[in-house]
Amino acid sequence: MFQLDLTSHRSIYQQVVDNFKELIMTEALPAGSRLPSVRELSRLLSVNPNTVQKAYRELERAGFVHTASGRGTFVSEKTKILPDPARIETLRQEIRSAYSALKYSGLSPEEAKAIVLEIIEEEG
Amino acid sequence: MFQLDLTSHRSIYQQVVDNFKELIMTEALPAGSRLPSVRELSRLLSVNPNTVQKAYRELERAGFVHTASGRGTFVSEKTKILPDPARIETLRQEIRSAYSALKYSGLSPEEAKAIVLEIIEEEG
Amino acid sequence: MFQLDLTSHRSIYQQVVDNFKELIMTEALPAGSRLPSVRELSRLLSVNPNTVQKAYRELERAGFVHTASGRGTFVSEKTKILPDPARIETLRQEIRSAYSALKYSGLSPEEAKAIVLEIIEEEG
Amino acid sequence: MFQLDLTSHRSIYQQVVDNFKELIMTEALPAGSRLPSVRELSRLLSVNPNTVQKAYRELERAGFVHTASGRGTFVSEKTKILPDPARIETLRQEIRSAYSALKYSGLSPEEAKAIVLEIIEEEG
DNA sequence: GTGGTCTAGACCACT
DNA sequence: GTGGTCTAGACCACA
Repeated sequence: MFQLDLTSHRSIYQQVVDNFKELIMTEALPAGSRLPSVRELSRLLSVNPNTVQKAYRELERAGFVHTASGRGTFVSEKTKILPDPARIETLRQEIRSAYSALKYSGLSPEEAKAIVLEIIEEEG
Repeated sequence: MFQLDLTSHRSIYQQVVDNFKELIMTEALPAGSRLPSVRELSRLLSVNPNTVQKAYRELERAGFVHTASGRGTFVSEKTKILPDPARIETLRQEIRSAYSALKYSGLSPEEAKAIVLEIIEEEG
Repeated sequence: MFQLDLTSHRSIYQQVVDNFKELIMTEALPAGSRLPSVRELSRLLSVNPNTVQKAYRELERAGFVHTASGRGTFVSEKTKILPDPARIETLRQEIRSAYSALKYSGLSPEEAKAIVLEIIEEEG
Repeated sequence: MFQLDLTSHRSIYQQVVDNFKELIMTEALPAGSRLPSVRELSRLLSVNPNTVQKAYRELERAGFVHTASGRGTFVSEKTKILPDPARIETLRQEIRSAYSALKYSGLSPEEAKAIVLEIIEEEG
């Protein structure tokens, strides 16, 4: 499915969340398709089922999937997501803050800009 | 001196570090000038002295300042400042993550891009 | 602080969430005030710290509180909450569905209405 | 017959139960009429036969239908239908919880009330 | 001290 | 089988 980087400082459940977001946004996992069960994925990744469940719960909160006890976890239709101004403002500030920190981490302003533009390119 | 955002999930010591980096890079604090003492700053910001201490250690480690026992902490010459790859990678991932979230907050990819580009414009 | 109903079918963490929502909405816990620490509350209620933390996480997600590692969990300003149309539509359908079920659970339509109106009265 | 919402967190068997209760109370299914067989309905709804079976058992327990082995499941006379206090309490709490959430979605109390009253109007 | 993450393993309702 | 909840207890970074 995907690989975890156990040496990373990013938490395991966050890596699982991000990997699935990527798979869903690229439609490698199309709407309606079923994610591996909590137990199945926990075996595949050799992590605790609770960790996988935490990731799935976060994905549901973010509107990427919906879960049904006894049936499984499924990719949601994209159409359900509507803009939430408060959430967007929070994200805007996070980016602004990180970008500001980047510019003053020993990089030239041009290098800082380049990093952000690169992210935009990659992510599309 | 500067403001902390106590509601942010960025740690306080990291905010202190980033603020000083910015002040030093912009030469608002020129080379050779003295930083507030740990006690003084901890009072000003209403945070634990340990937190300020940790920030100063990090600034010294990164080459922004040097401390002289009993006299204080001083801004180093610019030449010593080198980028910290780990810190930059962390910031890159924060931006990537927030940008990704932005695209899945109901915004079109174009709107998401526009928000980021706007930030770059404002911040310079 | 408040009592749990261990005989209830509502999960413990959900009860904790609802109790705090009530305390915050009535301003018994004003904006900026600190919630008990995870460990403290878990001792008070005789439940596992993880259960309390799950509740606190949910409260943060809903915008009622903000947490800061090493400092605590604090009641957020109300002003941060903006309407999210998708969320509201979901809730509207939940109520519609439950109300419909109520009307066909052996109650007269008048009794069903009375129950809902009573909830509105209680909750204000 | 009726539609299921597979993305809902309400369990499937409960949705089947509620739909039949509605059909029976409104006499869309008059007393004496025959419900689809378990197999037939499970095919129609694309759900597990066990799930339909459980719903039918619940309907019988609540007095809405009676089963005659080998012949099928039939709608009972209305007089047998009694309210189920536990089910009603569950629904009451669902409504209370959703209503409470509504008030903390950025709506004014008046707007929240208006939404609920509108549902009551529509549903009668 | 604080919250955050994780493991190990249990029990439950639902499919 | 599925997801959901909970306990017990560990380790971490941060204040």
